[in-house]
Amino acid sequence: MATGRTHRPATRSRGIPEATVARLPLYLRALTALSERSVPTVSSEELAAAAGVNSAKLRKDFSYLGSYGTRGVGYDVEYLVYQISRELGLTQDWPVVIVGIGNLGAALANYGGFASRGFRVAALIDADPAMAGKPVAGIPVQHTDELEKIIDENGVSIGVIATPAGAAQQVCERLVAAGVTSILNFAPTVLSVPDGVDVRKVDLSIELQILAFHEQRKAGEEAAAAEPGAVIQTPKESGKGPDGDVPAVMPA
Amino acid sequence: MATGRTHRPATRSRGIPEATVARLPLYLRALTALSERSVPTVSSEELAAAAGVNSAKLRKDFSYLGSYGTRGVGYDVEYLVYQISRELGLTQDWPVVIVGIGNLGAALANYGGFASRGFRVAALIDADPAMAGKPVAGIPVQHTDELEKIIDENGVSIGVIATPAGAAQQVCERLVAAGVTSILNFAPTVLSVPDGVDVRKVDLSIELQILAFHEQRKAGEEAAAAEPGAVIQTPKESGKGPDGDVPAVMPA
DNA sequence: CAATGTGAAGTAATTCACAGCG
DNA sequence: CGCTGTGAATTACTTCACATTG
Repeated sequence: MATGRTHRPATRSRGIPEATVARLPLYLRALTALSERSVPTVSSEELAAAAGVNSAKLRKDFSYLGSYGTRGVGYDVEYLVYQISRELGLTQDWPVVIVGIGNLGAALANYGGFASRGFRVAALIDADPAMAGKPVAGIPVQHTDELEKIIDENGVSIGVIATPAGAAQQVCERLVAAGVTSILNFAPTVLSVPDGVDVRKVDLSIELQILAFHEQRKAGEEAAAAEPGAVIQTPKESGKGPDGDVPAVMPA
Repeated sequence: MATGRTHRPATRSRGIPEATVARLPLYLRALTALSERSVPTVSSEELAAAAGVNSAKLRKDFSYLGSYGTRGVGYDVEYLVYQISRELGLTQDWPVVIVGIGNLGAALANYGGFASRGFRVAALIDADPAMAGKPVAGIPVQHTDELEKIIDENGVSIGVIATPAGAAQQVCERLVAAGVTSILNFAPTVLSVPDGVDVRKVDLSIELQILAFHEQRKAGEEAAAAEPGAVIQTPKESGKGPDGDVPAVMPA
């Protein structure tokens, strides 16, 4: 684990808050839609509504990028699209590799949103020799043996891991050793990476669990509201899980 | 949009911070792994490392759930698994429906992590009549016409939207009208829902854009470090995007 | 005068650091 | 004596509210 400094070591740089960075793609998407409808300008109010945030937050976010609006008028759509794209580094194209071409990997390969915004699938990689050569989304799958060569020859710095959990850390290490410095991880594992490598994770199961938490709470509140002091009844379809495990352990 | 109060209306309830809730599934996963290896207890330090957070944060998180540890010893793995599962509402099973059985929907249907933790795929729904009856992951796809009936009969309160962006809002409205109160949205759109309905979104393209931002920054820093005052060179594979669009617009 | 841009105020999340307990 | 549990300090993020400006 080394001595601290796991995150952004306050690198002087024009520090745009992480929360703001995470919203820029949202604004960009809304702006792109407006642009396609040839809308020339938007107010912070309108754009915020389209992006699903409130307008003060949006204006504050934009203030970190610079003063790109016009008081009394709003923002020029095209201009803002360009500025945000540039800020996000989307004016260049980023070759990415997808490792693990199972159901999910194939879905990702076929996902249109990839190409549309500055990303290009440079290669599909899978450990199964039987997959090698088979085209997925028009791209022939290559064997894991080629991983380092592919990364190097294509100058890939972003990798997507869609392998089973058990293979993820190893794949991650090979990607990093080969020069990848940003990883999008779909495998349900915590990846450990050296400093300087960014990892973002997408985990279906975690999202569902978070929803379940809120769902349960809603059910509890309902019950509580209906009959104060009532036992909390599990919502709809109550039946317990398959392995009806009970605490059993109870520390002194 | 109504008048304010869009989020958690401070419902008295033992308020667990949202950030903590989002980490509970992570702890649970790490604990489950320990449990499978028959590890009886863990310290906050060890568990935190396994979950990829720091130990102070973990202890603070657990403190919202109660005092489940033993000073000088650590946490009882089994007991903690149970407590977190209960807190997340995973001791019951949640029937979910997946709407939109394209590449992604099929990948989700096949995803094992579903069943393992309290979720059960109650139905797969698609608008394409040609899909109807075809089994995906062993479950026959049903037509959208059946949506309301399926939700109702199975007591579904969680829906997963994996349709194209254009269909998402409409599907969402039907789900909500039929009684769904939690939605996991994979379509790249902002869904608008009435109060009391939770939406979480997963957007591949947004994650990649966030990575691109950091990636670009790294490249800039490298260049700056190497030669102070140098023009920032785009990293590897510089070539501009296909449509070499330039600002063009520049507000007075 | 409408709508941006932003200090200041408010709220949430993280981290520190150590008292207290087993 | 080691490790939890937690107040206090810190840092990050959001929201308010309004002076400023095209």
